[in-house]
Amino acid sequence: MTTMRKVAELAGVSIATVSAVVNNSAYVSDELRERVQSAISQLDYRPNALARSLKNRRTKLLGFMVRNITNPFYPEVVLGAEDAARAAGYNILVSTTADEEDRERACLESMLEHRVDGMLLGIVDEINNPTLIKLKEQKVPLVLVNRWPEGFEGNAVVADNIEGGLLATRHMIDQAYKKIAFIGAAQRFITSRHREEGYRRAMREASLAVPEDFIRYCDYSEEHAYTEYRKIIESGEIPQAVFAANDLMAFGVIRAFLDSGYRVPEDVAVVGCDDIEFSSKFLIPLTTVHLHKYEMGKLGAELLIRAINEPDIAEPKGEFIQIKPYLVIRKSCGAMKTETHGP
Amino acid sequence: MTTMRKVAELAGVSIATVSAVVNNSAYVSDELRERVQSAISQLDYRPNALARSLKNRRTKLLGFMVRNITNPFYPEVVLGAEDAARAAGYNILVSTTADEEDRERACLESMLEHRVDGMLLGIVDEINNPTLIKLKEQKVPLVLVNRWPEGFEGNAVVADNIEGGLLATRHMIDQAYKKIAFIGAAQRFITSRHREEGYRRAMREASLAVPEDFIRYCDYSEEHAYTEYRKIIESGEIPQAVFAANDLMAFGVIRAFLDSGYRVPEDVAVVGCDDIEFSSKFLIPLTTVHLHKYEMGKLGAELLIRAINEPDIAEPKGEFIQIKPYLVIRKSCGAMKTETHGP
DNA sequence: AACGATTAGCTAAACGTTTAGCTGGTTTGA
DNA sequence: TCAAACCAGCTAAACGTTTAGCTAATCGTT
Repeated sequence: MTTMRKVAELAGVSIATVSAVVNNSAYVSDELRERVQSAISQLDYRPNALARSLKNRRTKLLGFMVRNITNPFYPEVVLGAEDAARAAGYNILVSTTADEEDRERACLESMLEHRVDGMLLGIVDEINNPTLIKLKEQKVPLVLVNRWPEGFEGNAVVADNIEGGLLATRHMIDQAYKKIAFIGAAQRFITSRHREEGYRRAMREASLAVPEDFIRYCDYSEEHAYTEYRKIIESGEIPQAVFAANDLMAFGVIRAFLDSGYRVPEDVAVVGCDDIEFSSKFLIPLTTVHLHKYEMGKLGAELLIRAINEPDIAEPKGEFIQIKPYLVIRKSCGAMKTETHGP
Repeated sequence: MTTMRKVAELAGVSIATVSAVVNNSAYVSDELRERVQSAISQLDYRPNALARSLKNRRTKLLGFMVRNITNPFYPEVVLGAEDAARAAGYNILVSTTADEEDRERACLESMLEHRVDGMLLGIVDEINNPTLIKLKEQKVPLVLVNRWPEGFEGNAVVADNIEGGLLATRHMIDQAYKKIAFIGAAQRFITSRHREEGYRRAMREASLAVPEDFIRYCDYSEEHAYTEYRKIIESGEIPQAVFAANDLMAFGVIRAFLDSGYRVPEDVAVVGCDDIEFSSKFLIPLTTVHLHKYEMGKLGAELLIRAINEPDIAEPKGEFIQIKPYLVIRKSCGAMKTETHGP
């Protein structure tokens, strides 16, 4: 492996000069610069990030912890973060915590050992999450992405889920549906809670009663939503429309209705939330709320990098960026307009 | 930030002893060990991986380059790789190359600068791929995953795609379909070429003519397959069954037929390949070939770690692991049996 | 009693960078 | 004309580990 020392020898200069050329950080005459540069390419020299970081105390490494990379929501967020990171010369260490505390702790430890410059967290629902606490006490710059604990003070980039619930529900109300159901995830997920809140607000606005029997909670998954709706359908009465807290659940709801002989959207309308890539290709293209996943990752990484480079005095409260969603009207809700793009 | 030095001071020992305790690498009396350990936890000491790696010349970092993390195929592979890596104390640096040469080179450079111990490559189709060449000349251990150039000699973990094509096509033939079409991706993808080869073999075995007009190629995407099949349908004649080289294409083909008023599988059967998670939840659950994506990532990382730790003399040709797929019979091909699991 | 083996711990030299601080030389401006 | 300012380059000390090599004590064996 070639080192600066060898480059310096070949070019007949000191290693300080090589360093200056590599980082073009100081005055170097054109002649020496050229000699160094040619030595570098002759030897195929590549600076050793370890040595550099050891001295520098910055690694140009960002950590990103997500619950489950297999959920189609996250790859797009990760992609956005990676793009922003790469543009600023950072790399991303991705970890999947699978919702297991041991694994979460192990991931965190190994990220800290690798001395990441900052962390992107897509896994925090509670203010006393151990990872969050540890990172704060270690003073590692961090940004929460997508999820955050109510009342959190610090950097975060999230979607305006209340607005999402409002948009989806108002759209259903506009189609003259009255008995509108909601199916969400466990209460600990702020995303689901807020979508429900948006739904309830829209119902109130329109002076419609919330049919509490049709408010259900289960996993953020297709299977569980399917099972839940098979139960509802078997019990005899069905709603006119359903707002599902994410697209996967919406798919499950639709499959349940279809399997029971109902038509979507003719017999019952369904609206999702997330706008994962597949939603437009579903056999009944899904009307849903677009959440700017890629942008969430991108802005998250950008904010993190800003936080890293900031003299940490300013902005102790952090920045809270909330991205407005927009509604994508497709087929599953019965309004046959073409797709809208906004905002 | 606490260092070994501070731990050593607090415990009243030399830093060599602290190092010995941390790595439990040498004789340390129980008494000192305990004193050191308590100092470590008192100070919340965490070894600095940079310094360690600088000395050690191993970073416990693996690089993984994929074309596009947004394609539902890859997250599962990455997850498998991450699980195996974590089990061996490694971390993974993920890069998305988006099929752009500049980006691929930039990703490679930054991985090399970070001195990854080895590389997982999901992006190599040609023997003279620049990334592949560079890694070989730098003697970085590497494993190709999923894709590989014909005639490649080195480590690889891939699916047996010929077998996949055989399984899918034989199943269609078993359902008494005769006019069976194939839609694949660009010829440069070995995965698609081999699936086609399996298809052709199965047709020959059954003495069926390959309807060359119905052999089509387009992107590995839903949209392109949809467009291609809309054209076919408009031209008047349709096949009895279609084997699509991946699940996304299969979805596109199905959507094209449905949009044109045909029923699947009643009027035309469709079989995919990959078995991405969504295939079982598609409204017409997809009959497809299961490719063991998670295992590919897992075995890939395990093989890579073995290669890293091996005294590099042995096994110069590398190891070529080919995973046998199995068929998952769902609904889109008209055979209504329950799912089979194998092998 | 003398010997090697074994155990326990320490010192100090790397690993490959960055960077503060130094030495001369060359411009500039008053 | 001379000091200040600037420029170009070098030396050497970190950064936080690992580890070879040393000392010294203890323990069996002969």
